[in-house]
Amino acid sequence: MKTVIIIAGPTAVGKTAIAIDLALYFQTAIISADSRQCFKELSIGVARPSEEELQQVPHYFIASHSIHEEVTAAGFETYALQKVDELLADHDVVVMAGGTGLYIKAFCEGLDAVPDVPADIRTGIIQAYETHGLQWLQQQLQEKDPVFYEKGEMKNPQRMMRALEVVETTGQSIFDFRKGEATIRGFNIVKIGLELPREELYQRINARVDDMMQNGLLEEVRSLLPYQHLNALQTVGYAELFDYLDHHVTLERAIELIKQHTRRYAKRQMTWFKKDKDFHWFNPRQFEEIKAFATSL
RNA sequence: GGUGCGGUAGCUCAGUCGGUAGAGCAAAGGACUGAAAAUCCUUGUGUCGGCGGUUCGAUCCCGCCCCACACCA
Repeated sequence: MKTVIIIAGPTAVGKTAIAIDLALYFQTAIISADSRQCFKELSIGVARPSEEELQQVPHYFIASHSIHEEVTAAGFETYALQKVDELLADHDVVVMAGGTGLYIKAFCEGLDAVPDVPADIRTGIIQAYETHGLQWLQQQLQEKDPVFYEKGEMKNPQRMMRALEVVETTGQSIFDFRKGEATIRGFNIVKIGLELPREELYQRINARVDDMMQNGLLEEVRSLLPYQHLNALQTVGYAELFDYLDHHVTLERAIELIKQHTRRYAKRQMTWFKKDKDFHWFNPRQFEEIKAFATSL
């Protein structure tokens, strides 16, 4: 049976190298599952694989979109399923690699279908929230979506705005759309997690941030300054340097913050992936073991 | 060598008129269905420098020692 091998794990753990080795071994392609590397405008700060790496194996969802497009988990699901379909037509195995847990989940299990929300409803809600604050969202939801008001995260503006836009367009609570059951895919999915001791991972993160600065991250960020409000640029490594360029913090402090925020991001990724009991965990140095494991399936 | 000031959480420090201690930051744990590198929730981790003394009881008072800083020689 056809198989998709997923390589996941925290940032800087070494997913890229393992995914390429595995793809070369199986003579196949890689679909990235990374919500930031898909943007062609972002390179250094998101640790996009190098040109040499990209030439070794065909990659998809890397530098494939623009920061001016709307990229979402649902969009990724559609994109990745279609690519996997194409690739599995003449390969037995496809490798998926990335650190965006929600995207991987959307790919493996599917998202429940919710009608599209008209753009003006969305922007209206965002604007109202920006002027009236969290209280306004709480009041709106209490009035329009009592289910969410009871069960939802009532201090989380992003979730609340999503809930509100859904009731406003459909008249139904976002919870009404939750089926709570995973879609069965027509292929096998094997989940491989990469992990390193916390201390070692943090050292790698710190060192990688220094490397990014050496490689010109500041110039990359400076060129994106006009677009700093875009969702795609609410990203570790960019947001902190925008703050520096806007004279809110010193460069030294900004770099410190990038390291800290990357460490926290890695921790959140570990929390997400560890919860998924389907993962088989390896140290990224154990390539032979990983290969043997992947072959045995 | 002398004098002064200090040594409390990973860091910066507060505090206990003697009843084994708490803030900020760092950190840790968790949640997650169209912004997810986003967003949100929870949590104080400690031989209070060491050894003695006084005391029912010392992180706090006393003595000695060690360490750091400042000044004087």
